[in-house]
Amino acid sequence: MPLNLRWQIVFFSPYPFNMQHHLDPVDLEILRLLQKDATLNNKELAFKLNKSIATVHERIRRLKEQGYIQRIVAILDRKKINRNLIAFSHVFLKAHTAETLVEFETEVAKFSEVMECFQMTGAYDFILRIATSDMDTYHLFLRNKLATLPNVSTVQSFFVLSETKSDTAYPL
Amino acid sequence: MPLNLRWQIVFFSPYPFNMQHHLDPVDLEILRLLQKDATLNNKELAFKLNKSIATVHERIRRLKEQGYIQRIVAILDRKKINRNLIAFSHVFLKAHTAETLVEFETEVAKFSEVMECFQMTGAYDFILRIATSDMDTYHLFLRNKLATLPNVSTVQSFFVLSETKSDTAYPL
DNA sequence: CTTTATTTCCGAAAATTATTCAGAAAAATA
DNA sequence: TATTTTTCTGAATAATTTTCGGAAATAAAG
Repeated sequence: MPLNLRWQIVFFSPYPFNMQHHLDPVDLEILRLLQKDATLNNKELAFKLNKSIATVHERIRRLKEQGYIQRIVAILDRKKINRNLIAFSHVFLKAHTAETLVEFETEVAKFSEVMECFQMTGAYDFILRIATSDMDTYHLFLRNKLATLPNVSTVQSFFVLSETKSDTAYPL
Repeated sequence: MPLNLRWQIVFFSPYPFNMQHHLDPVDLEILRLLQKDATLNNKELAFKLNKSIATVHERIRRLKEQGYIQRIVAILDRKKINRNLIAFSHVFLKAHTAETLVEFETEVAKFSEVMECFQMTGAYDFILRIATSDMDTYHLFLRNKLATLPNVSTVQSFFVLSETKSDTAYPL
């Protein structure tokens, strides 16, 4: 039986698979500015950067394409939409098999009260950031949702008294 | 001595001082969508909402003016900008006078590694979310910055192994 | 060091979108 | 029902985004 030889179209990237693209000072300044205020338009950015509008446009396109900018979002005032209570919930599981962990992560992510979920090193397994309207609502969430998940052993709840600093922008 | 009677221009707001403005289903849907993707333009929103472009425009203007939308920002991929390590640091203070608390809050907010700082109920005084490139950098931050603040008694550090859910959008 | 190729940058045209506005429709109030 | 107030709309205008050909700058090759 003969070897089945044929042509094949193959894409050779000029870059290593996980290459970090190089960010020059212009890119960094764009990221800095857009992290603070993404309503700045190309004209304003061009002025601040001493570049042309077309250049700014192309830079931003690339920063999005390459994944530096994940998304542009509106940040709401949580108190105006009735999320007055923020809790950090430390969760301890009964078991730590891969299966247990994945199941917990999958289920907890479905709860709308859960804004963030991190698996942690150290004293507890997961830390959750929970946003609810008030303590009663948190209580219901804890009893009827979080505590009912299989393999949840203990939950310790800590509540935010005041928000001193809250920043989505990384310094660059 | 006669009473000094004069006319005075006074603004009577038709609303109580801290009134929560009413959000109708259109407002809520706009907020829902913009929390996920603020690059949606008025035309696209108008189509999704079955409203005119001008209506959408006016709604968004009001939502910003009334403070529901605090700001529009770019969310970056932290790993691409070399923030591979996220730590939650529980901080215990030696004293709890108003002065001590304010001083800590003020100073800690100045550190670029500190993304968030919350004063908490319960077992510890503050929880910080720290973003650094790696463990060495965190270590330096802890030794040279956080631990040197006056009145810091103890810091317990917990590190993120994996980020299961991370959402800036509140369900509405 | 010069030539050639590659990348980045720019201005101007074209396409698209934001903003304004006067009046229509709808809703609330009297 | 009449009147006022609010919301909504389409169309005009202003502003912005996007595209594109070629210039400038940079890197690579001869």
